Amino acid sequence: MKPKRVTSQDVADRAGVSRTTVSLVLNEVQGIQISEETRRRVLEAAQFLDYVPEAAAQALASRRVGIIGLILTRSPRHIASDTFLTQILDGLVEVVHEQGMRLLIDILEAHNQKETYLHLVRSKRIDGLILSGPRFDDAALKSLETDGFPTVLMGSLPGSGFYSVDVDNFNAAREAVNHLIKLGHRRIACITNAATTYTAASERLRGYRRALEAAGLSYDHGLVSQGDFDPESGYQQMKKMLQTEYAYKAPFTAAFVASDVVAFGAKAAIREHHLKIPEDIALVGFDDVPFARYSDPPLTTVRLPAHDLGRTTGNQLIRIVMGEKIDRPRILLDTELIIRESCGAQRP
Amino acid sequence: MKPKRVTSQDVADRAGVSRTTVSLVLNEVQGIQISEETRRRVLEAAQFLDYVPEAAAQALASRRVGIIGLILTRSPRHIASDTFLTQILDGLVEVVHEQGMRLLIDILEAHNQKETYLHLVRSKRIDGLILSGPRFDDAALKSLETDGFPTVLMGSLPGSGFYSVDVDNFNAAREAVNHLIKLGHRRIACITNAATTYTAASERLRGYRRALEAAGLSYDHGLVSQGDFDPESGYQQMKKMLQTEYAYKAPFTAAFVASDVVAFGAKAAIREHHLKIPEDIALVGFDDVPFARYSDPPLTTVRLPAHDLGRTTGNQLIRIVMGEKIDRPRILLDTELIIRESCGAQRP
DNA sequence: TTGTAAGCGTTATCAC
DNA sequence: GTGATAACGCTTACAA
Repeated sequence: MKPKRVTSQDVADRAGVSRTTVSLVLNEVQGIQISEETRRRVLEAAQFLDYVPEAAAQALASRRVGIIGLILTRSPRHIASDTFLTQILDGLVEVVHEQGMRLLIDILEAHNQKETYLHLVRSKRIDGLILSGPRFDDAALKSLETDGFPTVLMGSLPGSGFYSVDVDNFNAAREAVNHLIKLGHRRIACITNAATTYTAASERLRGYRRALEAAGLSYDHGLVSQGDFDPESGYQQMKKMLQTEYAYKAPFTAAFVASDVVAFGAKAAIREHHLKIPEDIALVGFDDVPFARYSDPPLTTVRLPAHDLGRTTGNQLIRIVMGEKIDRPRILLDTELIIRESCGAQRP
Repeated sequence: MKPKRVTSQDVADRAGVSRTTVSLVLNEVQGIQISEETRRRVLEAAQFLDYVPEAAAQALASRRVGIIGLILTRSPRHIASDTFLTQILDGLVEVVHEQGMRLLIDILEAHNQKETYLHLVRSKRIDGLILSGPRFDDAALKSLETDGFPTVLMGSLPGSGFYSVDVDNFNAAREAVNHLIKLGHRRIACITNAATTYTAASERLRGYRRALEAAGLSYDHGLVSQGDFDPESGYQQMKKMLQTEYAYKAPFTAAFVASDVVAFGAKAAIREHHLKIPEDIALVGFDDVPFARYSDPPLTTVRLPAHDLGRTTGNQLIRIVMGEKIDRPRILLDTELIIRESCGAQRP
């Protein structure tokens, strides 16, 4: 009834060789000479029998499972980052496949601490680990570092000694704000994408400040407020700034919102105040989410290299797993300023 | 130097029992009696040594790997569905964790046919499989069916005998259009979310027709056009209908766009024609993407139970893997009509 | 160049 | 109740 599993022994028998030879041929082991004739016979037998090695046995014997793990921190507020998950996964799976490996994905939940990523490591379920998101359990992280387990951070964790790949949030924000300055704006509001405990948020804010500084513009606390991932936060913060700063002090003529999604909410507030974009307020976002270019007016924003982020992170990890020498332990990926119509033209 | 791996033998030694006993205790094997004293000693030893069983060895011996696979079809046009991937994953990982299992994710690329999901199955890397997306290689599918490999489709593949979990697109669309009809609309345009070769698209269109039918309204070909996942397609199709139907025949007073993202483009076209939503044209979308409620005006739409889709699919698969009896082989999940402001009030 | 044999760390089958 | 002992299917020194 149950068709018995085809093993390497079956292939060996059919090819008239030993299992060793089968293994050597199929794994294309280097530095060993096998006659063309033997190789051909093995390959033929394997193909004929439709032989597929069993992963578990392979893993047990070779001490490598051919799987890398991607750990996501789960936070309902992280809606913004959702937008890129598919693209990131896509890039990641691409490089993983290039190496004949697979991707295991896991989501870390707050109430699920016992099932941490450490278990994946200890049970040898994965050869390497990609940690995405800024917050991790310290003890577990430390143990990873001590063990020297192949790990790459997607994002940044200042002060840690981990390999990491991140987007250059600082320069991206600086460039975006610079764009506004070059257009003639002098008072530029800023809404962050999230609390500045998130490194991405603090880096973007730093870029905003640096751009102002470089242009000799003063930094005004009243012009800066904190978004929180979703449109609602953008709406509230912009409304507040319009009611206070805009109405009673010198009005700002531009705003840098460090997240398209948050910017979408800010826009609603601007609309509500009967102000026009870009005539009254120029707006620049961050992320370049899919609908950014279809909003009214099309949103000038910073494009994130999501796909590349996946590829680069995966590549880096695989090289570490392979024991290769890593030249750049921390990589920052470039972004691109996408100029559309929400900033209008040069101001008088 | 290298701290030797802790094996079950170490635990057995420390507890003064055999490996067999360790295995029995740790796996909580039923139908066997083990003295409380022994159990306690084993547990204590395991905890003391920080013992974690090696997955590969476990898999090899027990014939179960504790991993289920999720296969995504990759299509750049599938931007719309991206929106839900995180939520789906979230639900899926939740149930998978509840069973102490893990999730392996893979993306099927057109040019990567040799690395199909069949390999995952043949190499016994996964215990069960979730196939998401409508298009799969026939031969491979057939072989899955013949082998009786635990498989659940996320979505529908009419005519196949697979277990499946899907959203009730037909009734959702029907309800949405019904809402417009109850508001007094008689001429209602429709833009599909994609080509009707996609089952979701054809089901939604079917719902639209049925609602019309039930209300005694005639189906007008000129009022129906085909979207293609992105805002641009919505923009083009709506523009076309406004130029032809709207201008030269009886204008339609409402539109059902079977995708929020496509609806976003349609809105731009309506705006361009100096028409107002909802005064001139009432609009209802589909999906309830995050920004739907922050658009201007907030979009009435159909909410998809993404998280639940993940949970239900995962649950179904795990039950199959466990060998349980499945009561409902094909599950349709309910949706919810979210009424906001893009449809206005009852018409005269 | 190819074969022999010893693991890899569990689980499962029987005796005791 | 508990413990030897044999799979599980593959890789890899080492031997021939």
